[in-house]
Amino acid sequence: MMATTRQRLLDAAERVLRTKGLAAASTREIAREAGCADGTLYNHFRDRADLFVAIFLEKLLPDYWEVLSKLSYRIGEGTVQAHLEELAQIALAFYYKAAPMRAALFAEPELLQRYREALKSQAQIRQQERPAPLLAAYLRAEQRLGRVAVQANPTIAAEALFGTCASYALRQCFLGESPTSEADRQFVLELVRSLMEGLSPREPSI
Amino acid sequence: MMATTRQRLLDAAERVLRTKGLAAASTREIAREAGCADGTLYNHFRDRADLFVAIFLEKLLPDYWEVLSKLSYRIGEGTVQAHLEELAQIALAFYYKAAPMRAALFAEPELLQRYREALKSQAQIRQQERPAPLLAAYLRAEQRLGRVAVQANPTIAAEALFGTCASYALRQCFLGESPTSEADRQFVLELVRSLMEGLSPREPSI
Amino acid sequence: MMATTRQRLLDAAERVLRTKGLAAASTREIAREAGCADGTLYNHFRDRADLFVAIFLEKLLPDYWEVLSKLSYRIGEGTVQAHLEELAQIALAFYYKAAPMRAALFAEPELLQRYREALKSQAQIRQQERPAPLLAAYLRAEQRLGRVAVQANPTIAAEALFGTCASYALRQCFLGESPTSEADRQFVLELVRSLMEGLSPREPSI
Amino acid sequence: MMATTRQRLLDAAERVLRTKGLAAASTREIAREAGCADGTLYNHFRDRADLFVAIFLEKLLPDYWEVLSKLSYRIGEGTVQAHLEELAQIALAFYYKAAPMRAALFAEPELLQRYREALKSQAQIRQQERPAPLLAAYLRAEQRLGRVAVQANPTIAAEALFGTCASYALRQCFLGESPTSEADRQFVLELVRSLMEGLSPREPSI
DNA sequence: GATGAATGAGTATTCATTCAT
DNA sequence: TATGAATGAATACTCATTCAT
Repeated sequence: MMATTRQRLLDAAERVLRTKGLAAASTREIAREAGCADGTLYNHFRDRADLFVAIFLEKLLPDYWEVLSKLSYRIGEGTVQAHLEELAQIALAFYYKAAPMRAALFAEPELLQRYREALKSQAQIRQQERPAPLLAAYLRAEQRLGRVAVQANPTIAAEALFGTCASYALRQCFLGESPTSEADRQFVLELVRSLMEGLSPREPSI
Repeated sequence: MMATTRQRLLDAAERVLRTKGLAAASTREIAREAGCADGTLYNHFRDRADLFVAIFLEKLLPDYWEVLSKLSYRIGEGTVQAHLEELAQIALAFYYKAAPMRAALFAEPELLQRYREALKSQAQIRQQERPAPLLAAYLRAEQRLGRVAVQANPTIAAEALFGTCASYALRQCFLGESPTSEADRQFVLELVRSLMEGLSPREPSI
Repeated sequence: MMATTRQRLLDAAERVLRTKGLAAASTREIAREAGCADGTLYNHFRDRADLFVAIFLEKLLPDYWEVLSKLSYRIGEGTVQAHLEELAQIALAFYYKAAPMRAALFAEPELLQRYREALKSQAQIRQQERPAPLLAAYLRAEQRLGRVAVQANPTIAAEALFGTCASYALRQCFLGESPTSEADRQFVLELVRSLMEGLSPREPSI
Repeated sequence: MMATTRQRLLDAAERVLRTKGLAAASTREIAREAGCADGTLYNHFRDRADLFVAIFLEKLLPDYWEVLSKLSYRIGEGTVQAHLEELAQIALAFYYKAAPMRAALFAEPELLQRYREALKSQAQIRQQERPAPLLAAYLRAEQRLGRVAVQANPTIAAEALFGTCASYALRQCFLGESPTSEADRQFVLELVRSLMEGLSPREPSI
């Protein structure tokens, strides 16, 4: 079952990107990793930037998007906390993979711009929402059902959930730590619990 | 008042890094921006990586560190919420400046490694703590004073505060948005409020 | 009849090497001399060292090796002296061309190492012998036929023949003298005669 | 007993030259090895070439010259063979040290030229003879005393003695072999014996 | 579609040398 | 004398991309 050349290039590029970094992910290096000639890349992608954008749009994001889009089916079911835990778990795994690569894009503003534009047009085509707004919408729905505190700010809560996971994953990558399922799982559980609970001391209820 | 050549190089490098990105921050470009010859850079820095590490260690982090280190003097004073708001404000401003540059380091693993090592040795020399542990320590102290809920998790709360700010700033930069004091200020206030409050609905206290 | 790019590079490199010296034989200079772009060199050679090694292995040594390898066919034919004269002549011509280039390699130990290794692997592949051992083997064969004195040391004689020619050529190059066929021819004849005769005074045979 | 700065530079330069090669013997590297500032070199030598020429003229050659100049005192004393053996021994030791450095000069024609000119003017100033002519003169004197065969060619014999030693030493250096006193001593003895004896079979003296 | 040679601008870094201190 | 910052040209090599096959 021979993979298509285009797919081999995408896979090779992601591998190089992950292991050697964006700066070392030259078209030649990628071609070598994919086992094809230098020029072949240009039969499948407009240029180097196009290839990297495709990695995100075709390899990294789809799975993540799919999970996120199912959130709306859960409204009113199970417990909010359980849903957040599951979601945070998935988000963390995604960020471990994707965050360092996305961060690297900041090294090449032109690439970043191309990625931004690609995301924007994808959003239009597939009516794709970014993760935080999707989660915020879910939380608002639960809020209407009385399963989330009325004084809570769903937008910020969603931002905090994803933001904390993303930063945590990026820092772990920076420190060279690989994901350790147990510690990471604990982190996620504690994070969700904290978001549910808050810091303010409760007045004793009589 | 002529700045020292070394300082001119540091300033120029930061400017190039911020405006054109790491990949375009070549030694030549930096030298040109600093108004000195190509080779001069190497009279003041061991190599390109050394220069970038110096930008973080000498230009970006010191101010931030100083603010953070003063946290311990605030224990028991004012309100916890007010301190968190002030801190988040400062952190956000810092991340707007520093996060895109730090993110870009992921494009060059060797550079990232050098930065990691430099941070580590600085930590030993100056007994520098990373931001989150510092904040967590403060929260634990307040917890002991009963000004933070006993069931709260200071470590996670600190992680969430900084993580959310960092991710928010990085996304704003990604979207090409420049810091808008009012919207950002609102974000920070809401974030702190959310962290204080939590999502769980409160039982009516009769 | 267009020469291949690789060959043009080899020729150009040898020309530059001979006329301007190893230190001035930069990749750029060679590319310019070959009439191709800077980068083209790297489509045909792994690096600069690889190119120089190729000059010796593909341009300079093969002809010389071929002559040397035919020595064994001469055993017992003609006179030993005539064979040595012919060989010394050829060796001298070779050294005029190759000795200054080989000497220059001592300026760059890494290059020297690469050349040494290349020679070694060639020796295995082509069962190539170095000149002196080849000549020594021939002399030993002639010795067995009684055409070389039994008390002679073929190894040393071979060493002396080539060594003297090599040193002579190198000194001539050092002095800026170009090969002058007549003087050099005389030198070779006298050298061979001397090696045949020896310095010790002969007892009068009566 | 502090060495003069000039001497420290000479020593450092020779060390660098021997261990890292001419190409790596930059003025900066030498200054670092000598433990002085970059610019100091230019207080003692006109330029880089001047320093290298001085190494030969002041450090390497004087001892060797002194030995050679004493040859004339030996005329008629001891045996010719013993004198040649001693001389070859000394020459070989000298070439082990000096030959790779001299060879390297061929990499930089300008340097070679400067060395050539320096040698020439030294020859005038100190009436210095090159080794081979000195030895040839000695041999001619012995020839007149009947201690060297009349049909011998002193010029060529001298050339062969030094040339063979020089080539042998250079090849050993090329192969990365360090001087092994015993093998080298054997080589020298055999070389002298061979030069005395010759290759031609002797007619049985009845 | 696939190839891989050719391009020439671009990279980080080193160089010998100067000169004000 | 000694210093070491400044110079700017030079170094080997890599780059994304093109295009004839």
